[in-house]
Amino acid sequence: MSTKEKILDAALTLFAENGYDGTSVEQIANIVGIKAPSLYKHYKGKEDILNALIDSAEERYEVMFGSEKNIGKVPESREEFIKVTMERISFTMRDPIIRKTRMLLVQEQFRNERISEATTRHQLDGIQRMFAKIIKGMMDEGIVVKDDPKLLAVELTAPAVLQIARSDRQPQCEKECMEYIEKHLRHFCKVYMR
Amino acid sequence: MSTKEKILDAALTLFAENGYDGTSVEQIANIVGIKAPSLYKHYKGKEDILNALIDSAEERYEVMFGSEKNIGKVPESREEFIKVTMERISFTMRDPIIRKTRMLLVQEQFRNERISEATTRHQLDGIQRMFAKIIKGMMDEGIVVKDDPKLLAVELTAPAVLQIARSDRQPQCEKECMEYIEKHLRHFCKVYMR
DNA sequence: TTGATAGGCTAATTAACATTAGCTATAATG
DNA sequence: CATTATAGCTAATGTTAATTAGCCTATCAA
Repeated sequence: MSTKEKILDAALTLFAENGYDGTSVEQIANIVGIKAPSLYKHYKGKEDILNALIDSAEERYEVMFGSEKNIGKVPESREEFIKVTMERISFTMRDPIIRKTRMLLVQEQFRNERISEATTRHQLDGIQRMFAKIIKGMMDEGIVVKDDPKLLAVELTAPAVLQIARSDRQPQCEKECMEYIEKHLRHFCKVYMR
Repeated sequence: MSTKEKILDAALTLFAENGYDGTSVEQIANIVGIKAPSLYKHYKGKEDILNALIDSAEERYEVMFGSEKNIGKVPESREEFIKVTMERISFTMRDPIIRKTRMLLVQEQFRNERISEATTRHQLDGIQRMFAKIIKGMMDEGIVVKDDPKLLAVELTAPAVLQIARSDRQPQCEKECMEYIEKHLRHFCKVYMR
């Protein structure tokens, strides 16, 4: 990993944990193993690091939600749907980079318009667009009742998003959150799947 | 309004807008119309102001969700339920103090355990407990299908909570968010109400 | 070989910020 | 009326943070 990448990595961790204003350039440099002024050989300043982090979050978002590839094959049964969805959610919840990015966005969402919009994209639009496609696929297969796929995607994802946010701030409740999500998911299946 | 209250008021506004670390004691004092050092006649320090704000948020929470009074009478029809629920949500979304408190909590949720817990209470538990009671009431009246009221409360509130969060960070989308919530609410009624 | 570039360092600069010390006037209290 | 508490002020202090200047060395291309 290049120094430039190491800086981003360290900054993401610290910003997620202590917020942008709660993190000093020196702390970032410490983790990287250089002195603070050396950091300016790689980035113009602290704000520049934040921008680069948002850039990379946006790129990752594009890779995750931009293409059709990441949907995988349409689940054929209730149990399969529950299984793959729980895996997807569990991954999103636990993957360190995704988790830290979420924590960064949620804390800095009021800092500027770019971050506001990115937060909405990550927290609402992306997930919903993705699940709308999966649900649409299952509708076409006749295993989900006919309805607006986007609307059902919201019904499906909103409770999960809130529980993920909860487990970000209270990691000791992670298990409880997952159980909660599964309960909700089973309810969703009962209501909307044949 | 006493100076002590004015300080809390100003601090809430600034913390909501710029975060705790993004706000200086001097800025707070400026709004109040005193000099920064005078502020220490009322609070021991900046952190003390934050704690007082959380105290008052918790008190308000207790008043809103602690008693049975605020549920009002059980709605008797779909349209009435939609109307009173939209009013409730619209109020929660627009009331300046509630809105700023939400913004404060969401930004500072990782600062300490107390704020983490308060955030979960405000964003999840309180709203859900309240709506669980309303839904339970409507179940007893036979206008909502028999099911776990707490679970239905989540299905009902989660999408609304996310849209409210969105309108906090993108106030220009407020109208869109409200329309979205109403759409969801009508869907909810279609699925769960006779 | 030379010379430039990249990437590290130390030292210095500048600004902001939280907080304390100590003074003063007004208002409340005995 | 005397005094004591309240709540404001200015000035000062100590700390921390971001950033800049300028130096040094290793690498690599001409």
